[in-house]
Amino acid sequence: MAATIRDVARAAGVSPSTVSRALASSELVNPVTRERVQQAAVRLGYRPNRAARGLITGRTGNLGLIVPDLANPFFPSIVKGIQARARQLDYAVFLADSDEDATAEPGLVRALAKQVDGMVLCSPRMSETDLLAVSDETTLVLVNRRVGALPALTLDNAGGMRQAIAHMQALRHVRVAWVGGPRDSWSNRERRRALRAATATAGMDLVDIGNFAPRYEGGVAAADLVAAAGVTAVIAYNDLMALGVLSRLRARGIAVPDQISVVGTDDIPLSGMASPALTTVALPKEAAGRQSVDLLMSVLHEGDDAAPARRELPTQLLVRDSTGVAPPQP
Amino acid sequence: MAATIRDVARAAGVSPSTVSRALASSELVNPVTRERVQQAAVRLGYRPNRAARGLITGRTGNLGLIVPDLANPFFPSIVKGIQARARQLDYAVFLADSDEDATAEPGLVRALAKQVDGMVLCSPRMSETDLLAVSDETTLVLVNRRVGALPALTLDNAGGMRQAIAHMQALRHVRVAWVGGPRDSWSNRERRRALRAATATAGMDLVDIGNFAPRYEGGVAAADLVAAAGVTAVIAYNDLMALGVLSRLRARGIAVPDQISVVGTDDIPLSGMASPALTTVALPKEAAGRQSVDLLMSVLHEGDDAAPARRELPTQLLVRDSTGVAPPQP
DNA sequence: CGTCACGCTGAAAAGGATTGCAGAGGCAGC
DNA sequence: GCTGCCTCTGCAATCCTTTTCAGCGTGACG
Repeated sequence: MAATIRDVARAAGVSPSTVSRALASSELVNPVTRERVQQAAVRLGYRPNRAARGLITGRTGNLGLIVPDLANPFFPSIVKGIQARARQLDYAVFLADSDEDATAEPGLVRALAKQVDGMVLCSPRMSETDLLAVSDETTLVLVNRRVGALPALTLDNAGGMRQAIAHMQALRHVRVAWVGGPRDSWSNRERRRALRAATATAGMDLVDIGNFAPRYEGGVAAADLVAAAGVTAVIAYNDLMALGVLSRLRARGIAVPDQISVVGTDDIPLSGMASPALTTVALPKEAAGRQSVDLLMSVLHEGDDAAPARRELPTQLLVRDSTGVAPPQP
Repeated sequence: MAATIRDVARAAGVSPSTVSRALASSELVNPVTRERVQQAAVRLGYRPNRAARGLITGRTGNLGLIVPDLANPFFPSIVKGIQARARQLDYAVFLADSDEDATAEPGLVRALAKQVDGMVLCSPRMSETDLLAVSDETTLVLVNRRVGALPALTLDNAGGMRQAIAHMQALRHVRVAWVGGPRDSWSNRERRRALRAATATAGMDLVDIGNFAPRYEGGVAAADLVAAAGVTAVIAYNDLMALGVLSRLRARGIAVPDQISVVGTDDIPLSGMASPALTTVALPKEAAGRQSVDLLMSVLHEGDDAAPARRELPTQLLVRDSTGVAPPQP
């Protein structure tokens, strides 16, 4: 059906090898011939079969991407960034959504491994063991997680939490609740740890409400526990949960931020639209996507003899309307 | 590096052909041999190279997916559905986000065409000409659009609009505004047309506010025009826009639904979280994703001699808190 | 005049898998 | 014992592209 390199060769009156060289624009071919070949190629609408090329070059021109849940607005932003950068570099992107099922992820990696030059794993829930096991099936780059010596692009979770706590302290909050996300999530542990340290330094109390699903419903479920915890402020693992908390507190007639201040993490698009608009630790999501691709490329080109590829992006507290001065304590 | 069919053949003491047959579980191979081959395959962790297979079978086991904007929560839901169904069928999914750039889409299709068995185009903004032009590069299925005789999975836009208007009528609204999305969007035209017909039948006035970006900001921009249009209700092209309208009306102190009722379309996850919770025409997004894959498969298997593959999914008005009885008119 | 270098092109192999065809061996029937 | 059939397996071709290697013709130089 579609034109192959042979068709072009025939049309241009040369051999397939010459076509290949002419289109790779290597200087090994006579300019006149090259011109003729190129014209024949466009005339026939020839596009090289990347699979066949990959077979011999070993490079597919594809990359894989695994996210736990595309319905969480955090991920589409990252995917967009990855997608955009990959397109610039003429890479195509395989996307897989594991639906928050950690046990499915190794299978997804393996299924894609042969068809890609490398993969970006976004906050995989996979165990470290599984992760290291699949890491030699293909080149991996981790986003928002750090395991062993694997290349990783992280976000400054700790810095974000410190900013949030500094903000709380400035607003004279003393007792703060933490609404955790999935227990086995790396960034969840990271944020919790940073929060522990920051509150201790600031002489504040941190009340750990527990772990909840990283979704709106999880926040709703946590809200009543927050209300009962005797805190004047709450920090949630992510914005979806913070919005859930917000909604439930409102439903119960608890004023935000007058009675309780709420802080999220991620800065998903909805956060600014909520009322009150959510104060949140903004993560550079699209940038993270783009840079994870760049990181992957650098690992791919340098080989594995280079230093462990790591990059960390800064985070920034975005103060909006859901935080305010702590109410006077009884 | 990774095991090839030759390695398995050597390990099992047979020829590559036999390995191929044994793993395809064709009945042409001796059960004893098959067992031996299969064991060797798992022992070596053999996974066939799909690219190489595709080269000879002509089927890649991949499918392509193009969406205009992953940041619009409407699309991740569809992608999830497609993704899930594709995985069940052992297909891998290429994802491309055109970033609302219609002129980029033909290029994306062509870039992917050789690597996939077929593609799902989600509400492409591409012109009909371009669409028909690329339609013979690979098998296409359109989602939420209908062009020529191309296979298409649509949602009952008209039915949804009729339900919305019936709802408005029951609430004694007489004058309704329409906040349109992209002018060149098929579903936008479709909804507008249905709305025209339905309001005419119901003896209601329809005020066309104009076309806006299908995003939150678009709704914000439209809201003041809505407020000035002397209507008691407004229907927006999608939920994001409806939420933008909601937010701006609230900011201006216009009560929803007491003074103006607001209806969206899509039923994105946020809609239920807004306050007031948004009344909306719910579209079966994940189902649409799944069924678009099924449709693609049926086209792929039946060849193109069959009847034009079409399917339409029902929509359902979801009444929540943003609609109410029309205020008494002065 | 022979040799060499050089610039360009083509033949052929390689990459991994599938599949039509043929052959090998076993067994039954005559 | 020979023939024929049947079951299973291997050979070889094929898909499309890249890349190595060799060859061809020409001009220069010894």
